[in-house]
Amino acid sequence: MPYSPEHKEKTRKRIVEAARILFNRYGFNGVTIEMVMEEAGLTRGGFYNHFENKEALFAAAVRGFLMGRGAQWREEAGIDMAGLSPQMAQQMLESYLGTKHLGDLEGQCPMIALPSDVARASADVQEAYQELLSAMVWLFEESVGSRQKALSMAALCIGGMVLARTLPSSELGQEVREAALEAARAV
Amino acid sequence: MPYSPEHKEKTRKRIVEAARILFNRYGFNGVTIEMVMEEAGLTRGGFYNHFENKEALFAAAVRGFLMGRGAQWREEAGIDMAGLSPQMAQQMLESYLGTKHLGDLEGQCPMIALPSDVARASADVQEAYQELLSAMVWLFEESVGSRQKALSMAALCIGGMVLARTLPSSELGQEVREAALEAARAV
DNA sequence: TGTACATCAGTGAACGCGCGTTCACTGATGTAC
DNA sequence: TGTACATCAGTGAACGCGCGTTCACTGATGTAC
Repeated sequence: MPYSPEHKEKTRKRIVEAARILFNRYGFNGVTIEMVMEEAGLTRGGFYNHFENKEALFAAAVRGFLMGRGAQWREEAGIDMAGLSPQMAQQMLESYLGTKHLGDLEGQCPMIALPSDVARASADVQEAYQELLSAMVWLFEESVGSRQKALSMAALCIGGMVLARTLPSSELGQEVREAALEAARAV
Repeated sequence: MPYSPEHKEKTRKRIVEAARILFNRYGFNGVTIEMVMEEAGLTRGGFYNHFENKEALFAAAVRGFLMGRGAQWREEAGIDMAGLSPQMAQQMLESYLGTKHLGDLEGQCPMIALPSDVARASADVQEAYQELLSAMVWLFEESVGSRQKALSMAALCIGGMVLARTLPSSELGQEVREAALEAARAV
């Protein structure tokens, strides 16, 4: 039994984390296996010891956000999953639609960074994406006590941020994002 | 002066139209010059008589939507740009967030189909994208008489549709889209 | 305790294919005379 | 009017590069004895 039992798992996590960051920044097609493996401190050949193919890595990267960077983000934003309240919803909205989140290309929510990539990817990837959306809606719903409101908030979050990110140097993009925040607050 | 003066322009338009449809369906990287030219009834070598490169074609395709398929869409939806009213805004919302638009992969608004692709494209492409958003916001603003409301409506339209399209086989995606429509109506 | 061994994560070269782009050539068309 | 010509949109073969994937090999590690 060469290497400790956790060794491979740790390596795999390093690869997924590297992939998450790179996909977020450059998109599915803008990232090569070589880039990911180098970022993880490995060489390209070893990739297939961990994943069947690039698409499987994509799914793992999207899925990984929720418990990894996403959890960190919730913590930073002061989201306490035990004490959800309308107040919490406000905090989430401000954090999600805030400029800090917008500028954080690497740590950003994949729902914003990768929608078109996911739309053209495998069912597995779409399932991972849906888990993210599901979690977001759940958080809002638990906070404000209305599914309808929670769904609207999610649409405003994604709409505002997708436009702002697609048009990073556009005044209009920022206007939409700010209006989305206002509207979501008022829901 | 071989060929009539309009000949080249007509060909160019055929190429752009073919490109718009294909990009919408398969995304920037999923479309090859060969596919576009074949769809336009030509062979690949001739492409560079009309465009400097693939990226320039992408910009032209996004830009072309507004006056081409987009105008047709407005007509079908009964949008009369001379008589804009809150009533018109309702019609636009219902049409934009409707299932017919969602299922029309080829004729769909590029703001929904291509956000991540545009975010990673040239400034020229982003400018074309912004023109679309600008037109949408203008229509809403003229209809409801409030920029703030118009911006929120745009965020809801894009957010609801991006999610519904990214998760085509997901109940949740549809739920968000319908909630977005409700919320937009109520703005 | 020390040593030979088996395992398998990781290496790096190679393969093969696709695609954006280039280029020499073709041939349809309008013009000059 | 008819014919030779110049132009340039369009053709199709070729180029070159990048990247996903494969594969024979290496060497670090834990285990057996």
